[in-house]
Amino acid sequence: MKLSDSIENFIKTLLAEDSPEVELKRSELAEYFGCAPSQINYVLATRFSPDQGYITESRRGGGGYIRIVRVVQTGSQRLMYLINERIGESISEMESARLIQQLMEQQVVTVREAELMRAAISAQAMSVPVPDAIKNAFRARMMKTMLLTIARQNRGQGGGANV
Amino acid sequence: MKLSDSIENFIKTLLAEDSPEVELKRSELAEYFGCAPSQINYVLATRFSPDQGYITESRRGGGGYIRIVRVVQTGSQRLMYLINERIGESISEMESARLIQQLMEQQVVTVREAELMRAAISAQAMSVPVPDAIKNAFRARMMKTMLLTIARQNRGQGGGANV
DNA sequence: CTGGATATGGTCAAAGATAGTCAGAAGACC
DNA sequence: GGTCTTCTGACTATCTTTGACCATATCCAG
Repeated sequence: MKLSDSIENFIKTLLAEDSPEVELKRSELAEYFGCAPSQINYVLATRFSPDQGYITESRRGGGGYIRIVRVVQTGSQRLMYLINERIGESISEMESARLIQQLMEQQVVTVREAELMRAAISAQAMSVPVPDAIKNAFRARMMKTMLLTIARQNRGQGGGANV
Repeated sequence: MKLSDSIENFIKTLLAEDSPEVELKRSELAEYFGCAPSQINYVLATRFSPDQGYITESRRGGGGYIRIVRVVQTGSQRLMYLINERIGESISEMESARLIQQLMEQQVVTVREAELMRAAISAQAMSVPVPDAIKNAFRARMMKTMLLTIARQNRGQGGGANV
């Protein structure tokens, strides 16, 4: 089997047994698989992206780590639809706002949370001199990451949202 | 491997038990943790700065000491300070995360709101090929816009958080 | 008093420890 | 052979730890 697949499986096994999240050291994992450390980043980018329902965080320096959080269980159609189809690689402010409005109406997010999301992707927040195309790419990624975060929170508390 | 975290926890435990303030000796603490005394300054600078809601005082010479005090501030004061003075034109992910963490600890925002903001300014959300300097400019504007939204919400309803 | 000795804490730059990025090499698959 | 995926290595960015040198109190001998 290919290296990337092995690493992917290894991490997914950890995620299955332990909890919905694992923390590991890039350098150790790379050594374990006898590959370049950057290989790990490749695996994270291609197998554990938001599009696939994962959130990753990391820290450099002494005591650094990589944390991977699984958010969707295979089958959360609605969330994946939003993330992959509705949002995709690029989304405008208007379109984002409509989506956020819907989430609020469906009580997936509170009014305050909706306002916060709107603020984050607003033109005002993004009034930095870069092309609109780039801004829309930013919006898309931000929306996806925020959605996954909400979904992650909902899980576990049974807190009234059906993403 | 994470000496700084240990020292941070140690001090926070003291702060939790005793009072909103502790006094300690830099040299003793350093000896206790078997590290260089200047390590303590690093911890103070990165974990007990005004950003995190602490102020520190100290005195040199015989009978010298370091005192750490947890600051109490209303939510709106804090928000205004962050928006008008602290954030500025550019801010890193880690700095932002610390500010958000503090707002959560002071219950100015809920856990979900904090996670949402963290998600919005995370490296993953901003993994678009533009220079870091631009990303940090984005972060600053996004943070200010989001915090302003929170401030507005608080003013309107006085609800949910510590205004 | 006064000035040096002693006792602390502060600063900063450099070294150490991790992780990230990206261009191009190497493979795999039509 | 062409193209897409995988893999690597050199370079970069970020976080931590230390050590040499600096600053400021307190104490004490004279």
